[in-house]
Amino acid sequence: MRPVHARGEETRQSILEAAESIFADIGYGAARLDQVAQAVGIRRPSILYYFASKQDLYDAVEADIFASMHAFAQERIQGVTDPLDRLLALLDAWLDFNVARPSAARIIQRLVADAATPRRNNPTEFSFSALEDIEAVFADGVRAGAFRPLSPMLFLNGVAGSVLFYVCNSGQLGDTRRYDPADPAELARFRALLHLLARTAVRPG
Amino acid sequence: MRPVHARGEETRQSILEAAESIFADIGYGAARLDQVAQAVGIRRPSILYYFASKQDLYDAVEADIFASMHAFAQERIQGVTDPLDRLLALLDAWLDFNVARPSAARIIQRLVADAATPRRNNPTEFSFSALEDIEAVFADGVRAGAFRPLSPMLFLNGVAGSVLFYVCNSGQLGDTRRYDPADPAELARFRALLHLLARTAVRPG
DNA sequence: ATTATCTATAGATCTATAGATAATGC
DNA sequence: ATTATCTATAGATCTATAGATAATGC
Repeated sequence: MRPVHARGEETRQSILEAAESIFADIGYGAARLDQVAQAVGIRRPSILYYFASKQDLYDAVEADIFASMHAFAQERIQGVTDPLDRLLALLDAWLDFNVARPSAARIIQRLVADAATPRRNNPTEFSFSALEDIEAVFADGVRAGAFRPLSPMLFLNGVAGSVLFYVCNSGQLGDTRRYDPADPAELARFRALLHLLARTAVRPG
Repeated sequence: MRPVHARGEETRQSILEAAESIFADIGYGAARLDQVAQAVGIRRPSILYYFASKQDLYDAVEADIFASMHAFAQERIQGVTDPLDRLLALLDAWLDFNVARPSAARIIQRLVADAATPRRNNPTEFSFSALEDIEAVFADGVRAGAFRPLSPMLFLNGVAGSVLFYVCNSGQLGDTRRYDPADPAELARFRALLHLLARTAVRPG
């Protein structure tokens, strides 16, 4: 159900935001539509006026996350021609996106954990844009001879995934190790490590 | 409830194994005790004869995972004196443990995603041994001047977390990118990258 | 007139308990 | 005698639907 009036559009957006936060925090199975409704300040059935089912709502959240991340990344890498710079720009885009939207990071982190996606038949239905983005940057780099012929998915697992850990782990390591992933100094330290690892991973020879 | 007879101990162990697999695949909130019972071949209430509650069962699963991983890692690093070798031995232990027990990898992956652990008050109640293991190896390396003074948790997020991605992501990237994390050639490629990244991350200067 | 939201409820869960029955080992 | 497992069920959910009511814009 696509809202027609501005008020309806606002409600729909509020539902999406609340749902993203709750799905991120406790996962799809544990999330309750009542929690979402309460966070928005409406009654539960009103959610189903905009989204046909709980699964539908989740899909809308995941679709929005990957569409937003893709758009954000495209803007960051457009015009960057040097292959290594392009790769670092893509990693920086993913890092900045997830630091600014930690609920997205948690949802992607859960997506990786889900085995055989019990909820949907196609695990890359929404994440394909991110996979294609990094594959394209990699293909360029290898073709130009700037990168060694490393599998993009090996790089994804070995280097890019750390962005999600950096964001998600901030409060999971105990009180003495807690950090703020958005703190500029902290973020700069992680970014420096991320760049160092990325350069090392792709360096030819 | 601790079983007394051998048959009871077998049942308890079967419940733990089935529960680990199901919690790993779909998460705590979505998991149903009925699924666990069905996988074991018993009735649902029999589970609660051994574990006081669903939460209790989950805690037993998580505790066993981290205790096993800790024991496995300790055996691998004992006797290794060179700091870098110790660090690589710890990473290899984690890698081999999670490749052999992918359900453990998925559960840890979910643990990282859980915000503020809605299920328990202390997020490191069971994972502390892993955190202490890597901190100890790091402290040795820095003291010996073999490592630059990098935060162990930065290393954990930047390098060690990739082990979970490697294991969990194998079936999440679409049919054309699927791989078997236990395949020797595939595993060797990832291990080589993991070692390269670890060396680079800690190298002084 | 149409869109948005609500109340009430059907129908299907799910965890946990109570208490009976079956299996086991002394 | 004790341990292990089962049946039956209480009590509390949860999603989704039906249909009434309130709010909005033409």
